Amino acid sequence: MDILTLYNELKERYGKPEGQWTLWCKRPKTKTEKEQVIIESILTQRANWKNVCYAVNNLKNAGLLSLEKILHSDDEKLYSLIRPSGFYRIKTQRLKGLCDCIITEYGGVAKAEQEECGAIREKLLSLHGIGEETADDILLYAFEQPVFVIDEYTRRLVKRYNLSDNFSYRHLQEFFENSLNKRDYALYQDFHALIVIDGKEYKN
DNA sequence: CACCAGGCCCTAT
DNA sequence: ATAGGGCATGGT
Repeated sequence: MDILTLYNELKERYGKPEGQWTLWCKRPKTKTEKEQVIIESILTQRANWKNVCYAVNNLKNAGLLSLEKILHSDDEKLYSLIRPSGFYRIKTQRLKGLCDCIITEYGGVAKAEQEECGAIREKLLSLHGIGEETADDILLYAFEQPVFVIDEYTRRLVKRYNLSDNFSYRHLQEFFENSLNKRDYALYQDFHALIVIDGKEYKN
């Protein structure tokens, strides 16, 4: 099964990714939208998307859906707002660490996204609570870099179609990137979204 | 009521 | 190297 053919079949079946994906797959994004995606990339870790929406709406209603605002908010305040997304204490620390990195070290999203992709990735991975999937979510959906995101749904899809017998993150990422146009970040965004949508659907 | 959701880190083998 | 437990909530 050719990877591009697989993409086209998913695209044929599900069309343009909607719901939670309309923002993540929107192109181009404003600064505010990019910041929301970054915040959501942490909140969505091991969480149901509906719960993430509650947390995001709480932040929005409190006027804190911004990296700068979060960085300067009290922990207790953030605890109460993001509680619905689960793991709220640890996620508050992760969010603040990430905001601190982007605001303090890079001087904001606009500056950060101009850095060399591999260098930012290493930087993100060095932060506590940011692993490969979250780092790549940020690179692909907020910084619009052509980095293919691998997650549990991607692994299940690979297994289902017998595309590979090596399930390490690095191997699968290279596998997808080498099978697709390396400049086409828009394709990467839509493809990952479709894999997740299909994964939820497929799971009888 | 039990099990699950787009992770990640730490610890003990 | 790798399995297992902790982090916590709301949905189904």
